[in-house]
Amino acid sequence: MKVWIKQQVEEALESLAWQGLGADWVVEEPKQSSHGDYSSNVAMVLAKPLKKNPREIAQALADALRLSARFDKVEIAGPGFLNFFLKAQTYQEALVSLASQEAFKANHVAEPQRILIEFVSANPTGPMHLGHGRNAVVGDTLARILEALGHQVVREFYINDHGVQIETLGRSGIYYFKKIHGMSAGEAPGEDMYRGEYVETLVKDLSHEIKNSLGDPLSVGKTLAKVLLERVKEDLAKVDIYFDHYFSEDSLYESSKIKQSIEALKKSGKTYEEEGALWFKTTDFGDDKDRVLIKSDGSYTYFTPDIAYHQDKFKRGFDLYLNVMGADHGGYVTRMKAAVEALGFDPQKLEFLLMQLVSLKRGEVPVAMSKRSGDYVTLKEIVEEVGADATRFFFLMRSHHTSLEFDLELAKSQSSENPVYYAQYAHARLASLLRKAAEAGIDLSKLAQKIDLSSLTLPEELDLIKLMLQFGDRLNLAASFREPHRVIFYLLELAKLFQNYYTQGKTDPRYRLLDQEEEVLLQKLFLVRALKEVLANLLKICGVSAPEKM
RNA sequence: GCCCUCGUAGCUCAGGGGAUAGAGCGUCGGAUUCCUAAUCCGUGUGCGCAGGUUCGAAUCCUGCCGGGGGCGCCA
Repeated sequence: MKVWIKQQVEEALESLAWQGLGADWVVEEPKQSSHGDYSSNVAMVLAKPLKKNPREIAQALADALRLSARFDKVEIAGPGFLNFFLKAQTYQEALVSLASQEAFKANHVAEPQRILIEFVSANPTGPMHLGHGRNAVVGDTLARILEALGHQVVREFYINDHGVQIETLGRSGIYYFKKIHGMSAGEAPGEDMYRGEYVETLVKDLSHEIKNSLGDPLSVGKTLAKVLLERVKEDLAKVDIYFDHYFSEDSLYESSKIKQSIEALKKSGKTYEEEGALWFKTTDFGDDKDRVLIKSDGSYTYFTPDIAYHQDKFKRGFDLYLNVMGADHGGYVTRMKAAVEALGFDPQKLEFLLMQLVSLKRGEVPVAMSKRSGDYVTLKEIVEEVGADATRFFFLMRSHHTSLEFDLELAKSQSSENPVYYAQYAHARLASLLRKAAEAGIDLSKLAQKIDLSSLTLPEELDLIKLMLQFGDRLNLAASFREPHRVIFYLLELAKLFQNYYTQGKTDPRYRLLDQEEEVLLQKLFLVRALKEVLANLLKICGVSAPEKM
């Protein structure tokens, strides 16, 4: 609709020979209904290049536009806003065409991109905690949004299965093995080991597999890590997250890709040796200080295999690379972009989403968590307590730029205070209406046809249609800002508008959806079905179920 | 000290150049003998501070204040 109005304005500009002024004007939905269904700032923006009073410009445009049969009126207001008031019929027709678009496939972008999104990438040294959960859900939902817009998305998980942390895991395992089997295990594990019950129980489960390699921490570590990774996958599956590709850090060593990328960096002239180490001159790319690639003891820093990994990514030729990671890794952004650029790729294609922290509370009571002591709440526990739907929904309720307080009490509560239930209930109610109608003998297949909707004239009905028409815009916005929470807010707006509309049926017969003459009934049901479709789509994109009944 | 992020109603948060800044919760008051009450309506002296850009700023720029994160030859 916005696009159509913009076209109309452009035609009007042409008819006045004012086209091609290039200025950046928009058509938008005003906050206030008295300012029209849509409005444009075109006259104000063009005032400067045309050297005319904005209200004069607006007047001329309005005169040219009033001819269209779809407008009820076009007004000039304030400093020169052009306010468009559409006829109800315009909305009725828009709803028919929206509903006929097979679940809104027409919103696909004109130029689909191939996008690689890397997220979670949790070390396979322990269970996933809350922070991983947020990362996983936001990353996956962003992927779903991009897919809904027609992009081709690959979800990738980078496994840190090589470094010291695997050896540390092995040492921790060996300690617990000895402890369990009454051997002298040495001192209690300190900060340089993985602790917590999960290690001990894991070792118990795997005693048989590791008992012959107690002298080889790395080997033990790999055995444990393999199982831990499987558990990570299981946890992710519980919130409906699946990766297309797991990329092993270890494979970079085996294929000597790390050496190759170091050679490529050397060639770029951005490296130098100092104090027995090889440095990468990231300060040439805006970093605070240069970074070490090869330590003086000959081993790599964690950064070096990551460079090789990103070189591999870029060689695979995607249009965009998204990396979702914790905000505590923010320092990594500049140096990774530097590496990509030095390797001859476009660093603008590499984007980072930095996730802020998650904390946990139960009503008003904060739940203490200390990662250091291994005493933290896992994603699995959360899902078991509040369910997959609430888990996903709650992780999506806040912009990832801000820290998130996850309220277990609220997530569990089956009331309208809980936004998950609120959104799902709206969908269930719509489903119930269709079910009731079918039970009453209404032939719902008639809704598949294009029908006349001239009875849908209540303001709330037109508002609902107007909001539904924003579907594509809202998704595009969420995608281009990389902000999945926008989908949740849109979903809640729609749910609220519907609940309001529905409840009015209790006092006003015009708002009854089922007690109507057959012809009107079908029109109301057409709206019901279309809205249900929209809500189901949005819930799907969030990875939350859309129940038919609650 | 430097870098990133956030600061909006009592609380939790939307809003990323437009007109009178919104929602949920909380408070207080009300509706519905109903197509599921897992519902709805009413109730609000708020954009951290100071400059700047603009016809127009919560939004963009600069500085300051305050919270969080980061500044290893750790990952």
